[in-house]
Amino acid sequence: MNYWLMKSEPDVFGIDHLASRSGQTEHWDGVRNYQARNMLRDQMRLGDQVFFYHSNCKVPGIVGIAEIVRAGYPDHTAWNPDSKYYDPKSTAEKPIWYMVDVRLVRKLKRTISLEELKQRPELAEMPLVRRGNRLSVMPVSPQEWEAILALE
DNA sequence: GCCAACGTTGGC
DNA sequence: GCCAACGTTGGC
Repeated sequence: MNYWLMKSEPDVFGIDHLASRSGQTEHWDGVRNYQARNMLRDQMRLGDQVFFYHSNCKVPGIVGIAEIVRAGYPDHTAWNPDSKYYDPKSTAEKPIWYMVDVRLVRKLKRTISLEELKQRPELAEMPLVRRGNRLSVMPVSPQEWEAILALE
């Protein structure tokens, strides 16, 4: 099993949106970065665990845990001209972009803030805390996963 | 709202 | 293939 961290803006799609979805499950669409795409498409497996991270908000940080319930498949929002994620270069025959389905496992008891994560020496290698990082999907090592959960 | 950092685009 | 211009991300 792998561990991941996925960023989302709470104003757009936050942990409470996921919680209110049918089956507390939703597709993770709109990833339009090749490095992140490769992870969605090639590496995420059923049952992988995900930290749900809120970005671009008052207190950025990890707010919950989700689980991959469907491995990578083509992101159909790329084919919809009305979608803000529309990409005419992607077709059903040759999809460029991929998504996964995630189900909420639980919300954390509290937000583990980015500020707090930055203070932990054992988390210093995470792309998340490194300057200028913009990856919206990133791997988390088992050690980092445990260290973060211990902060809760 | 600002702006640094980064990825992508496109002219050459 | 280089690289300047541009758009986006996301912390602050």
